[in-house]
Amino acid sequence: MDLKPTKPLSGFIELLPAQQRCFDECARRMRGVLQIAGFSLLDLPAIERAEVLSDKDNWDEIETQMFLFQYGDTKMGLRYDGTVGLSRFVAGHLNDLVFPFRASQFSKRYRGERRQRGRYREFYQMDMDIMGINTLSINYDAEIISVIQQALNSVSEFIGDNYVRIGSRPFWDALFDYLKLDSRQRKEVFVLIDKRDKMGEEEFALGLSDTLKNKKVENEIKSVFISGYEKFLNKSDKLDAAISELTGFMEKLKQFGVKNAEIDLSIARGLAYYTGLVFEFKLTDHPELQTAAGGGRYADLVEKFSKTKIIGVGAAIGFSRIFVALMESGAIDLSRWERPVDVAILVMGDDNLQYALTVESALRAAKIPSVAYLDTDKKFKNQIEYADKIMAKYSMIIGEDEVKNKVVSVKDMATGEQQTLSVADAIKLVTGGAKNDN
RNA sequence: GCGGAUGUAGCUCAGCUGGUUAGAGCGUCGGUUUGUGGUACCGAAUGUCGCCGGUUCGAAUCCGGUCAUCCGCCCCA
Repeated sequence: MDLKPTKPLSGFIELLPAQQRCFDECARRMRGVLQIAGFSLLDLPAIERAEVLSDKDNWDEIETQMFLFQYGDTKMGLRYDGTVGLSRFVAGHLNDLVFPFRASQFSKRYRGERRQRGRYREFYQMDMDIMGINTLSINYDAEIISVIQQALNSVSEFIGDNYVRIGSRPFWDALFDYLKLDSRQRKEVFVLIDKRDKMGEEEFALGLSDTLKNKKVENEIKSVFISGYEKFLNKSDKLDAAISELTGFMEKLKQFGVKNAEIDLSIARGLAYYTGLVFEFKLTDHPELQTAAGGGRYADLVEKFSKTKIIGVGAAIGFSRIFVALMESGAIDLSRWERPVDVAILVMGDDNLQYALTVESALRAAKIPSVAYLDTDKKFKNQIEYADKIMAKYSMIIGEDEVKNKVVSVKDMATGEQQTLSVADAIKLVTGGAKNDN
């Protein structure tokens, strides 16, 4: 009989136990940051109606980007980000929620795209969004950035330091107005700006001239990246407004305690739904990784679900992406996550099982991760080998003598020292040892 | 969808220009006297050499196709 494959599908992530423990610890810390900051942690459906996920009605086209399927007459798909589902949720629960509404999701996302380095078809992202009705102060944009930085900092021992760069959609809109670009040109130029990092100066210039065919306009756009935004002051009211919003925002970020922030107008965030300021986080120690987190303000996303004007600012941390990349490169030290339990209980024969289980219960009641080796008929050698392999700090040996005297033989697996103790003293030894270890 | 590379034991791979029972290391399991591991030694199991076809007396090895994987592009939160 042919055996079935053991490898997961391409683009799907499987973590080994130690990796998973480390991942879970990171997730716990980041969720903790969000919860303390007053964000409701939501767990929305992974499957949405196709019409919720996409406005495009060209099934073939969107199928290459999403996992789609049909059940009866209902076309549906797996969520590829968290914000679309959240918009639907908020629009559907306007009466139940308090605004500004603060929500966070740490959940799996799905993309149908082809495998590529650092791209997965199933991955975790942590989203955080703040949504307001009719208005939403730009203070919230600053807060979102601050909270992301806190979340990233909470796992800095694994991912290192971070910095953030701020871009502005309104700046480009105003500049395009000023330069009198038509809508096709705006779109194409914007794509070029977004890809500028990847393509390099020459190709960027070429692309601009292809689209614009106007040296003067091309040079104006290029000059943004050379001499910055200042030269566009006093050119139009819209430009002035966009620039002062941006510079004012940098002051706000300081008030919110954000570190390592700077303006970078090449931050465009693709053609996504953003309408205001946008931002991207990168990891200082890992420049090879692409964006660690990104987001911005969106004004129109909820429009398709509700006539109530809802404005949001949100961001996502692509945590699977950075975690897996850092793990594979060896940047994350997993050695301290290899140990599933602190204590292995070795049981010399089924006759001693009852007592062994009471010891196990006592350990667990004392919050000491512990596990009994239940193949009680296995030789001692096999049992202690198991204790060694799971890297238990201590083995507690339970045989006839221990049962008779109501004690346990505790072996320190690192030093090999062994002593006979009451269960209470054994627990004291283990908990004391744990303190020294960390 | 396009281009490049790769597909041999659970894993990482070696098998040169085709030659007869397909290898190593790691891992797994067992053993080196039956309550003491991490080292050492001995031993065992596991492969239709991705799949299909062709060339040949003979193919893991050459050729074609196909599938899969990886890298890049396209696309893109």
